[in-house]
Amino acid sequence: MQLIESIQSQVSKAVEALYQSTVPSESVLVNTTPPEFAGQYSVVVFPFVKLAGKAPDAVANEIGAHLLAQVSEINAFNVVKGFLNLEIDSAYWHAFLQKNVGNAHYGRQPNRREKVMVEYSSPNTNKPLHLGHIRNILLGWSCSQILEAAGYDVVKVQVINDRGVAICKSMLSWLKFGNGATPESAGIKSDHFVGDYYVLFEQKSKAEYEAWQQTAAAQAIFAEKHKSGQSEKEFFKDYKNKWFNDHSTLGAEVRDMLLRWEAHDPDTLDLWRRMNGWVYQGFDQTYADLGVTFDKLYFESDTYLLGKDIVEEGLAKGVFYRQDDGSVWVDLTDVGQDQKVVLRADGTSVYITQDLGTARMRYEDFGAKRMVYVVADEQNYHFTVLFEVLKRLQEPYADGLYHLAYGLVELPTGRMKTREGTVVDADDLIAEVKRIAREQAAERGEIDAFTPEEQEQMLHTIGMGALKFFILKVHPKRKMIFNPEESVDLQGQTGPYIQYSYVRINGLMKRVQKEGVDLTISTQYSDIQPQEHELLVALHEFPTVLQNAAREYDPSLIANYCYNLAKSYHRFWHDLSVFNAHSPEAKAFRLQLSKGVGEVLKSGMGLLGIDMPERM
RNA sequence: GGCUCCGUAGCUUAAUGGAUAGAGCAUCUGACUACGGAUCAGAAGGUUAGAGGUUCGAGUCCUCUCGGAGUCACCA
Repeated sequence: MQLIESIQSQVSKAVEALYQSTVPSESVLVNTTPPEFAGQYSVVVFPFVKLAGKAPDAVANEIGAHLLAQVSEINAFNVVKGFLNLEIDSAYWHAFLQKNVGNAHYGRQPNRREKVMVEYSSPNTNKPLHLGHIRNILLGWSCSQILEAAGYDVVKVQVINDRGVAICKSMLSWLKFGNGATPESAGIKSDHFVGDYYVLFEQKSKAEYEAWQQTAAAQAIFAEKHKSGQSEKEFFKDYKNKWFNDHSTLGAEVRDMLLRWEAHDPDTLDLWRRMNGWVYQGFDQTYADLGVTFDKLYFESDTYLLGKDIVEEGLAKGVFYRQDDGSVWVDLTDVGQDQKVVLRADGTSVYITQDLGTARMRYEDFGAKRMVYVVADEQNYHFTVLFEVLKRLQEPYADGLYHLAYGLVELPTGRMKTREGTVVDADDLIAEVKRIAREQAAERGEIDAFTPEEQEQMLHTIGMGALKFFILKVHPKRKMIFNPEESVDLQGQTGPYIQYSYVRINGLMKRVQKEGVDLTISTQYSDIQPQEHELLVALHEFPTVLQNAAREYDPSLIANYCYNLAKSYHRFWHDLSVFNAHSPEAKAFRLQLSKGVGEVLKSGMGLLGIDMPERM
């Protein structure tokens, strides 16, 4: 993108020479020219109009003349309504292709010897992964890839919430109702097996609660405590947690199990390891299907007691204060937040205590001064507080913390709810997109030429391409409406649309190889068509898009870029002949251009975790 | 109620303060005896929730109103 920089710098010099005013070159706005005008890049000259004291068109013409004289790559310019459109010499584009086609690192930044940690996924171990996790996982993976391409050393970590009441519910349920069954004996994927016992627990608990509501004791509580006008049903809905803690037999058993776990009771720990082992086995399968990996796992069972030393430090530094009952607090009212507990009166940790401790531990483990937490936006408040506290504690990494908050995934019918059975299971969804891919490939009759292994591979690539692109094309912050039918569309603005453009290019390249076409004569081709310019400008822009995506932590920028590039390519393909081009030079040029497009598409989609098929 | 985020075509969405708000789906109409039709072209569909303001220029920034979501636990 040195061309853009030299344009900016020359505009700055022109303004200085012509109007005796200083304009920093990086503030000069250079846009791509819309297709209806001649030229590839446009300079916005409105900001200089006042400095010049002339009409916009006059300013544009003066600056244009200066650029034409000073920037050798500029061939011609025109002025439309105060916009200065620049036409770039074909020699520049030939050199650009010559230099970058075939360069696998095109667009990527050199290593900057700086670590970034990206935390994503963070599942609980009591049930299988669902659609919400998929968005989290895809964002986390893609961000990691983007940051790596931007030159960082990325450490991908996962925090596994492997302890607490939830997993105890699954454990207790299995003990009481499982009769020693295993995922193998039941023939169920092992994380689903554990999840089924969690659901069973909730069912049993609900039945117990409903029976209890009929007892004299329950009726007495209702009579005594209900608010005026509150129905029995409403009252008991609100009372559920209290009941579970004070009256439920199952509740008492679960708490008892959690206490035994904390006391390191061997039988309990054995059961816990066994059931978590089943869950991890299932998770591994889902992660493999999604094509993601982690460099380091942190288990909550190892970290849940951390952070108390930091609380002591914070007390000494005056960042925290202790109340009469012994609990420790931080006062954030001066930054518009509340007062928050960081340690209970009995000296035990709360959520944020753990996160303080884990943050420091991870810094000590890897020395990353930047950490990205991929967590749903319902936890915005928690991270605001966490980051503010770490800043006040003057932790060395405090300025590099970023919460990549993404909107919840909702169905057209509303939010997913476990108890209403509307949760979209991750494995089911993956199977479904592959099924649709098979169905559509079969309709075209194109699947028969492949071996079963090739079919499996290809349908996985296409199905996952559709699913991943569908999720990643939306800006992370945006709440996403997930329509299962549209998510498996393979036409239009989709992953397979982009994959198809790659397959077309791949077909060309095979023929190039077979026929031994010489691509080096393309420098004689000077009559570059609009469809070709569109592709050149897009390829030229890739490094900037990548940098922006890394800076914004935003994979959707890459997704939309890839879509636009593929769209331009399909149009190019339709309008112009490649192999039957009117001259050998045009043919060589178009093949080289196609090759470059294919490489950038593969590279860009790779940043989203999407593979490109050779055929489809 | 406080804080945060969001509101763009029937639906899903794009647009570092810059040209006539750009796509896809759905609807309608077309296009291969040429490199793969999972493609391409066209039609129709918009007061960017509303009202003010800043600016040469606002979907974008500021203020207010309306509508929606999240959060405001000694749960994680």
